[in-house]
Amino acid sequence: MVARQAVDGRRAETLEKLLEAGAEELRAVGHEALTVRSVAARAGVSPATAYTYVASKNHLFAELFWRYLDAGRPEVAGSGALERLRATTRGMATQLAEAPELSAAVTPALLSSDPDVERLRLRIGAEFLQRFADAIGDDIPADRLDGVLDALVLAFSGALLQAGMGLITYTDLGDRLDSVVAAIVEGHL
Amino acid sequence: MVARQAVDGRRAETLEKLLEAGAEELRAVGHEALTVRSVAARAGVSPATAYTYVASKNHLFAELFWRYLDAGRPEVAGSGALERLRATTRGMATQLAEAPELSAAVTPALLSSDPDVERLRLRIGAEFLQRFADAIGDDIPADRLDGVLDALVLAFSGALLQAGMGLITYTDLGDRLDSVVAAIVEGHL
DNA sequence: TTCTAAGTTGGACACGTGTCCAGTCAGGTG
DNA sequence: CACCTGACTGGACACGTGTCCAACTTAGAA
Repeated sequence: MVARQAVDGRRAETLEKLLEAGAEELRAVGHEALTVRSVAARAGVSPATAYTYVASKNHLFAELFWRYLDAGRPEVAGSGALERLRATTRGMATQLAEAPELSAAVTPALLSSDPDVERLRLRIGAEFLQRFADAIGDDIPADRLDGVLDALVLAFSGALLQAGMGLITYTDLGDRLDSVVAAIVEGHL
Repeated sequence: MVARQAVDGRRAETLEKLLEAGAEELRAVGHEALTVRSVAARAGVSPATAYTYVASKNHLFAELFWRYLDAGRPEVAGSGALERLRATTRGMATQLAEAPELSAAVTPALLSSDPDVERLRLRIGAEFLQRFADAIGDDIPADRLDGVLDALVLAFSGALLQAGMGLITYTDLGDRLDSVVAAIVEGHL
C-alpha cells in the first residue's frame, strides 16, 4: 500500500529488474497467466520485495505501458493537421500492435481504483491529448478545437477498449482510426 | 464452466432471484465490494447454486447490464439525423447515469475472456451500433455511413472507458457526447 | 573493524475466485 | 404410494491477491 517510494541507487536497479522481468513474463505467458509472484521469481527477487515496488498487478501493467508509450514518442511532421493526425494515430496504433500483450493488459488495468494506477492513468490520458493537440497545431479554429480534441480522445480510447475486447485486432487499429480521424476532422479545417 | 443452460420453470425463478439480488447488492456496496457469495446469500441461495447460473462475477455484471440496456430501449424521434443521434446518445447517457454502479462494473467486466461474457459483449456492441444506425436513418450517404458509424461507436466506447476510469462522471457523459456527436456528424449530412 | 540503516526475505495470513462432488430435498409421474 | 429426476446444498479444494512482520544481509559510515 506504500506504493513506490523514491527510487535511488540500489532500489532503482531492483525496480528495473522487476519491470524488465514483468515485460518478459507478459510476452511469455500473457496478462491472464502472469502472476506477481512469477514476475518476482523471474526477476530473482522475493514476492515481498516485488510488492514494495509495485502496489498491484494492475500498477505493474500501467507502469510498463506508460514507460513503453513514453519511450516511443514519435516525431510527427507533415504539412496539414489531417496528415499529422494520421501519422500520430498510426504511430500509436503501431506501438500498440507491436506489444499486443501489454496493450491487452493495460486496458483493464487502467480501470483499477488503485491510487498508483490513477496517477499513471492521468499521465497517460494527458499524453494522448498532448499528442493530438501537437498534431493539430493551430490548423483548427480555437472555438472548435476542444470538441475535436474531445472526439479524438474518445475515439482513441474507444479503439483501445474495442481492441481490448477483441472486437478489433491491434493490427487493424491503424486503418480503422484513419477513417475515423478523417470523419471527425472533416469539416473543421 | 457450464455457463447457463436452458432456463425453464424453476430455474428461471432462481435466476431472476439471483439477478435481482445482484442488482441490489451492486447498488448497496458497489462492484468492488460485491462478492458472488454475498449475492448468493442475498438471493437466499448457496454459492454453489449461484455458480450454476452465473459463470463468473463478470458474467453477472454483463448480464445485468445487458438486461438493463435492453429494458431501456428509447423511442427516438426527430426530424434530422443529428437530432435523433443526440436523442440516442442522451438516452443512453441517461441510462448509464441512472445506474452508475452498474456502468462502472460493466466496463472492466466486458474485458473478461469468459466465453459467457464474450457472447454478451457482442450483443451489447451490436445493440449500440443498431441504435446509431436507426438514428441516422438514411440521412448520411451510404459511402460515408460506415466511417461515421465507426466513429460514433468508438466515441461512445471511449466515453464508457473514460467514465469507467473516473475521468468523466456518468452525468457529464451526455453533454460531452453531444458536442462529440456534432463534431463527428458535421460535414456528412 | 564495528555499527547502522536500508534492502531483502520466508512464511504466514485473510480473503475472493471458481470448481467439484457426494448427499439431500421436492414435486410430478407411473 | 414409491420412485426418479432435476434442483439445491455444504463443505472442501487449489489458486491468486495483497499484507504483515520478525529476522537476516549487506554496503558504507564512523
